[in-house]
Amino acid sequence: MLDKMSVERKRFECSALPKGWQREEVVRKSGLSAGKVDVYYYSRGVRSDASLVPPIRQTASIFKQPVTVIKQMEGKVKTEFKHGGQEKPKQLFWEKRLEGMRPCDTEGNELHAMELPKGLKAVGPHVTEETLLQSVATALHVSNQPITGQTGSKTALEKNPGVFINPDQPLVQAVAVGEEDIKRQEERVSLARKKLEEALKNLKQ
Amino acid sequence: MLDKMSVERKRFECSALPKGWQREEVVRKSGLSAGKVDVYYYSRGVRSDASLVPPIRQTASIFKQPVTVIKQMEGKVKTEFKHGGQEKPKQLFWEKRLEGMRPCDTEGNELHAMELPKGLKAVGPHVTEETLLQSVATALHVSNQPITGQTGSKTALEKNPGVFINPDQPLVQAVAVGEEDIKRQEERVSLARKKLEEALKNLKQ
DNA sequence: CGGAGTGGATTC
DNA sequence: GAATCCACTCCG
Repeated sequence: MLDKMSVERKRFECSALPKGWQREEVVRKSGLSAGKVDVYYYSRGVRSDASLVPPIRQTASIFKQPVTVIKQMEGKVKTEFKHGGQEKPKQLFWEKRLEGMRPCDTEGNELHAMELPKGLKAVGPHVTEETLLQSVATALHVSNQPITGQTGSKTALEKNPGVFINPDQPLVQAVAVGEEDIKRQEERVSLARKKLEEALKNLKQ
Repeated sequence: MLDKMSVERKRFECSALPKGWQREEVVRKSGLSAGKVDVYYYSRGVRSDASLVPPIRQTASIFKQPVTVIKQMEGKVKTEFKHGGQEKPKQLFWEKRLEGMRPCDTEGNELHAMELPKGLKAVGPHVTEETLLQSVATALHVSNQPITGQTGSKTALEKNPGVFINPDQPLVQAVAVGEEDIKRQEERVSLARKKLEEALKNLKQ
């Protein structure tokens, strides 16, 4: 019997390609464009683990994610959420697999690292500032639940992180956002809007 | 709390649709395709009870269903299979809801009814030849388990069908397929192939 | 929701 | 017109 695969799909390393890359040629089997060839390029080790998708730039549609507003009693702080909604258990400290990854421009030049507000404290053994940043950024980018940080008691988390770390939340100590913080942020936004308004005026003149 | 659902799921009648149909738009919440919209169409009263899907013509992909080969001891007949794999319990004698349905061509003209081999006997009260045919045809079309027919003892089935009928199997008495039957079928196939071969020859001349 | 596979626009 | 790219559909 003819080996269909060898006729319609070929995948191989190719000297014209950077090392470790493969070229695949797939012949279209049906439709108006039957017989045409699609070419795909692969590099090794591309996982499709959505829990590990780092916050790379994507199309604008990614930003349509809705904001969830959670009302609560004045002065009381809600710290517990169910862990629902995930299919697979997450590995503890999976964020460490992001270590060493850096944003770069299209030329491959490293971009300046971001800095986190001083109030954010890392949780867990050997969790560096870098991991903290990657962990928070990924959570904000990927999660579809409210981001609270680690809400377990500090002593419990230090004593036995393997038990008390919540892998759905970033490796940051829970941050209490008060009325003050909200006001300050609102002021920042309205300041930024005024600046933008002026910039637009100057542009039109 | 903001009603997340009202933001991410909308379901409504739509003037461009035939009457009674609804369009639902669901925004993907996470993953690489977050923000993309899936659109679903619903008409009233369409149950999603897969056990009731009659064998209407569908795309060719339906025929990709695998053949299950069950090895067994020579001369012994395997008659018991687990009822596994179904999500919801099936109604007893649900096949009767297919009564009165007839195949027709695209113009709506009724097609000639099929005839079943004489060896097939109906099981259950008031199960007609018609229901027998629809039951067997639907089972062959839809089931992902081996089709055995009703394997309970004949007296038990007659005395108390409500208890002993297996709703995963068509309303036909278990049929034993022997070596003879297989040989006869193989002969039919090879005869049909020869006829096809000759027809092709005549066509080319 | 991801991935395979195709249609169709774009580019040279 | 071929090569390439991107958007989209369909299905599991």
